[in-house]
Amino acid sequence: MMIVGEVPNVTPSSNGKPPPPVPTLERLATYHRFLVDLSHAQVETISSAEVERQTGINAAQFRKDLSYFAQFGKPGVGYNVVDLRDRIARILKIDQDQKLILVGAGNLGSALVGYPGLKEHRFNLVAVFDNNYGKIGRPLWNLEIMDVTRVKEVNQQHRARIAILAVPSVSAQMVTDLLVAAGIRAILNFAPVMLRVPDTVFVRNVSFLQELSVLSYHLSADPPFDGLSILRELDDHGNMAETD
Amino acid sequence: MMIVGEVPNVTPSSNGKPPPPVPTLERLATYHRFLVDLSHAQVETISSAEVERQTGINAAQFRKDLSYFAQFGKPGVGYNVVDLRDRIARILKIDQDQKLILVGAGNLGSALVGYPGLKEHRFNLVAVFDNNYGKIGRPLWNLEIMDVTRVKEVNQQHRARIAILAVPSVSAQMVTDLLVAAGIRAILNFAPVMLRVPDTVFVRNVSFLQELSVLSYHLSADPPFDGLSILRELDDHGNMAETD
DNA sequence: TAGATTGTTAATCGATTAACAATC
DNA sequence: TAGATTGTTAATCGATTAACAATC
Repeated sequence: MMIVGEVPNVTPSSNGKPPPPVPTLERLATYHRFLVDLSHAQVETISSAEVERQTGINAAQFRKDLSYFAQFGKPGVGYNVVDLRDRIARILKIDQDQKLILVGAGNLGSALVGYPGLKEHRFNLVAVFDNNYGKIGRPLWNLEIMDVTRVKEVNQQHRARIAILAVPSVSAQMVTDLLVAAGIRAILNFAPVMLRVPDTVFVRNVSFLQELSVLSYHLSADPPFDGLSILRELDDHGNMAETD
Repeated sequence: MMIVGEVPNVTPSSNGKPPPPVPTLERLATYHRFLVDLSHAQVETISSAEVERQTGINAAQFRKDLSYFAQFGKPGVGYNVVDLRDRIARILKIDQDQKLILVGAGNLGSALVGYPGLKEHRFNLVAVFDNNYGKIGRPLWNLEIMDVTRVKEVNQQHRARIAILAVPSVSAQMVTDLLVAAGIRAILNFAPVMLRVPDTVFVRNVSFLQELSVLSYHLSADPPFDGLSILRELDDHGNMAETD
């Protein structure tokens, strides 16, 4: 029991609530997509149990994830699909246009920003940079590729806060420093290196090759039958356990 | 002390060791890349403490990750860089060519498989599929785009076990079923939907838009101070309740 | 040898899931 | 109202980190 006036040992964030875990934020994006689909299907209300049935995400998990932000549902009824969809969009700030810049106009970068889903989700590419003089001045989609050393200057107009970093590993840190100086606060990093950034800058790493390596490992994850596996199905009273 | 014949309550995998957690496998790919760099720099030996200093990954974490597989280091000395690099490559099966197929020859798919890092890491694209008759028969890189309904037939030659899935969400499950029937055992899924697959098939999801949404959330993760947060720490005996 | 560093066990931390009183 | 389902607390699970005996 906490004594009044005692300092709690769990440091609250400044709004008095613990910050949501990152896995919660990832799932929030999943819920949003799911709710968009439901709303298109004219579904009005959904319960956490039904979310579990349709997405595989545990019902308690779903409720707990939402509880980091507010109370969204009605006991005995469930959640209003359109309302929840829109409130999650507001939490993630995907209810408004978000400006993006791209650094690295190679194969990967060009394709990523050519993905039509971006515009559909209100992510708006406002500038593209590279350090290759062969590319600078050329068009990419409807934009002109600019010299990456000008990113600070150019972003003073746009004030984009999110950057997609699709440059080779060797230049990733150098470019990151330019991005930070240019006021970028969130970086989606496709280079397979750990970026050093100030605490105020948030980085998500996406490594294509890492993903493939993890998949590759699993290709022989089922070892040859050793003749003993039946024993593993016994519980600790020696009885047959549920096999699934 | 375990009694002989007693079944342990932690189910071992068939080789008697617990299977490595997925985060361990992800880090293994990171270690491999790091070790490749070290070996190019002619570094012969490295300690877990030095790994921590250079990558930010906790030294105990590094040692524990490796311990799922074997003993790689020498107490008092550290790890041989080249040896460890090669043994991790063998664990991840990235020491050998791995055949890949791609389904979905759109912007994203084409770019992904055009990424030169793939070949460098011995991932070898052997066939490309789409369901769009406008694309079937056309070339993508050095391959001809084939009808996705022929994937089983075609893969009987190649015997690829890994597929990259870059199709729209609506067709993702249908294509997945074809892939499973074609003997695919690992899928890198770029469609933002949960795929239903048998237990024997391993899926990794990469969602570009989810990553951007998580970044978007963090753009105002530091909320204004409301001057009341300390009050919310009072207990539940009629004293200050949570205000929201 | 003395010092350094591993491999592994135990402690900690944090996230997931179950349980249930509150309530629509 | 009775039944359903939430929001939240407590229990469980699993991953990370610290600690240290073993050992090069």
